Amino acid sequence: MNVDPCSLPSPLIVVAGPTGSGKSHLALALAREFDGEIVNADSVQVYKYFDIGSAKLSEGERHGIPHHLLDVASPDEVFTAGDYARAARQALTGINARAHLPIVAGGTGFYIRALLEGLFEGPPRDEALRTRMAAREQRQPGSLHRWLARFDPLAAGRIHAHDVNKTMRALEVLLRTGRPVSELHAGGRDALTGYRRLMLVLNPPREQLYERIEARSAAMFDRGLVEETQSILARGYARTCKPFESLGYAQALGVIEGRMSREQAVAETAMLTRRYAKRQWTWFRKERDAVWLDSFGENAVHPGIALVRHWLRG
RNA sequence: GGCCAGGUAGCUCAGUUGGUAGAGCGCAGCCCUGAAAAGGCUGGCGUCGGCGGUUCAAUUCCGUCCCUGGCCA
Repeated sequence: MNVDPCSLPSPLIVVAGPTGSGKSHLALALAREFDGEIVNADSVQVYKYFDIGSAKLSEGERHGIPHHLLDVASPDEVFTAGDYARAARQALTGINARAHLPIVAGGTGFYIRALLEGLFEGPPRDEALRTRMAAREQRQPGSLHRWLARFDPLAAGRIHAHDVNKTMRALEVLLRTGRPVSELHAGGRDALTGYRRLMLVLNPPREQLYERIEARSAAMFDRGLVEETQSILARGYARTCKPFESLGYAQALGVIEGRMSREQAVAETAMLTRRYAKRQWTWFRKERDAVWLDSFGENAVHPGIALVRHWLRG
């Protein structure tokens, strides 16, 4: 039996974990050790100009390691998980061609899943359609979910009536394809093939992570988060642009618009970041074959390298 | 020292004409198939400040003590 060497799965490393756990640090150390390239998996770092609040590594901090999927979206576009999966897979192909080790690093679990497990074959977002649906929901709260229940009771049963975002997506699929999402979901996902992967999840002690989040929130404002937000607005991007909804930026807008003091903004950012970290934990806990490292990325470098070395051989 | 107002969930406060109590926020857990740092769901026995008393029964009434704030000395 001959095995075509070209069809052997290529190694792929994933570094995940809650915000502030030191994913970038670990990923960078692994990249330097194993001749790797980093593929960002953070839903805010994909946006241009959103640097301070997303804790994006500066050019210098990247130490010459190639980083993919940073600054690939304009603030006024809605970058989706589907966009991410496509772009990231393309990056993976390039890295492979260079015979480097791809290291996917970031805290957006949904992006990582879209990349590795894939999404169902469905239509992309339809902004115009969504605007119309939102107007309808506004006029008659609950009407979208009732509508969905009529044409796709299965999906309606899985989506809570209050969850307008997911209800809208289900309807969008229904209207664009004429088929219920529940049916399309049954068709499976377009999982990534040709790779074997090792997923590392950083899991520092909660108390310590919370302390770090506290400090980081204050540090972001000290390092000019409000000014950065101001400068993005000055470029002509509306305050309604999607990335302005993210942690820190929403609060910076609050300061700019006089709705809250800087102290309130820092406190609120820290609180919401804490809750975000909890949701990330919840998400990653479900990644069944992930290897958990119970420390910050900075302290996980040696065990991480040892682990990856061992895994690459096996 | 005297008078007044308070001391109820981690915080801010409701409430019980006496039958051991709740709301917001926080906090915790969870869900997720193109907005995902989004969106959504679930969870509250806490010496009702301490100690006595009245009562079948007190967090609720009475006494006393402690603490906080204000006013007067």
